[in-house]
Amino acid sequence: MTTGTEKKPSRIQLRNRHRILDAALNVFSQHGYRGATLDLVAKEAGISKPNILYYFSGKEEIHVTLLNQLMETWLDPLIEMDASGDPMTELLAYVQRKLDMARDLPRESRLFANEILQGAPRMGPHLASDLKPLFDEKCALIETWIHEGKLAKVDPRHLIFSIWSTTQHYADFEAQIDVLMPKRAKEDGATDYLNAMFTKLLSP
Amino acid sequence: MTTGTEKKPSRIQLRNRHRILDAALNVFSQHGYRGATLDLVAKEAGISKPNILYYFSGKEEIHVTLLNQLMETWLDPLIEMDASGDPMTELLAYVQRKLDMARDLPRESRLFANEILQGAPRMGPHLASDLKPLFDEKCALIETWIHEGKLAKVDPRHLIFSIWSTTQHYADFEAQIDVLMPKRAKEDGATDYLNAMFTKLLSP
DNA sequence: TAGGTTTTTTACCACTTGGTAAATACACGA
DNA sequence: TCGTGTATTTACCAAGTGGTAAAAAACCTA
Repeated sequence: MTTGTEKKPSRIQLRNRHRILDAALNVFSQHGYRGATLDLVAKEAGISKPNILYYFSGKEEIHVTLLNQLMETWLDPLIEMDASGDPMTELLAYVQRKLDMARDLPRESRLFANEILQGAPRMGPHLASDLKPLFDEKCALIETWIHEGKLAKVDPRHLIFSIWSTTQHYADFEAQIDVLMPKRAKEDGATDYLNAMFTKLLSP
Repeated sequence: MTTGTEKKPSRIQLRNRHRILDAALNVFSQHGYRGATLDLVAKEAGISKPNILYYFSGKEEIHVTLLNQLMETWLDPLIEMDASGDPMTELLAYVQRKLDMARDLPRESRLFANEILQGAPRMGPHLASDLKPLFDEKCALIETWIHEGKLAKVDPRHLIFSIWSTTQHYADFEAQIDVLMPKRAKEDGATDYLNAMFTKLLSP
């Protein structure tokens, strides 16, 4: 028995929902939930406000939809960290994936940052139900690697925090970095620096 | 010739301005500029909205006042990093000061994060005029230390970014950390971890 | 191309928001 | 305790906010 209540959406629906979510991502990631307005989303999407409310039941639903989509994308790089691989390689690859995400999906990173900054009012449950188990699992994995002498002794939890913070920083604090650093040095410099940093840190 | 245009503020003025700014810090740091409302500030401060506008000319002025105060506090730890001290000691002490600030002034950290996340619309000039020169000066200092063989070869700019991101993370992403980690392990664990991390990274 | 269906627009509405004017209450030195 | 400047409240407003109802337009298939 499939969940056949909804018929498949038309091409127009697909296109417009996509446009709206893309515009909403811009607005929500820049202003946070409270600071975002449907009028701003409407203008950015090139779709009238009532028309937006034809596709989504309200501001909240748009935000929640974005957050749900984000959660998958967000967990993915950590999920891929494989227990059967070489520990150092796996961890450095994880850092690289996170850094790639900060470069390719800065709006998503800021949307997440905004939500957490505001106390995770809408994503708290998701964090507890989805992220927490994954986090614990990967912490245990790293712990194992350490016990096997494959990695230096570090607290896996703080290790992961430092990976998150250093990589996401390039997306979330881009406005500050742009002031302090010529654009060119940004991209490559970060990769080399973080690679060296975590290699040193994790070498047993 | 002193700037004698303003007479010294009364006790009531001092007290109320302080109350308002404290409440505003709560509200702005949680919701960002657009998401914050004077009504929220008023309720939190226990002062009516028109009365708040008796002390400040408007929402913008309150926010700017907070940002200006913040800038001093924010630059301070970096200013204190002394060229005449031992490089490793100085840098680790800097990390510690930043970590202390994340613990003691999480609202300020979030206010700053919010402003940068939104593209630094109000603090951009401040960053360029105040932070940038200080940043360049300290980068040069670290460069010197490296050339003297006192520190490992790292890009000073990315080093500072990684210090900022790892320390501020504990304030800005507190909501996430609270989900992932029992409160107890948070405080001490971070200090030990970051100390070990930057010691390894910077040892020549 | 006629018909119903989907999509979009127009015209609203109640509530919130930043801000103001003026009247009122308060503090405090002479 | 009186008067004067200070502080606070009351009563507003215009603009912006999330959201709705219903008509109009565009779309699509028979």
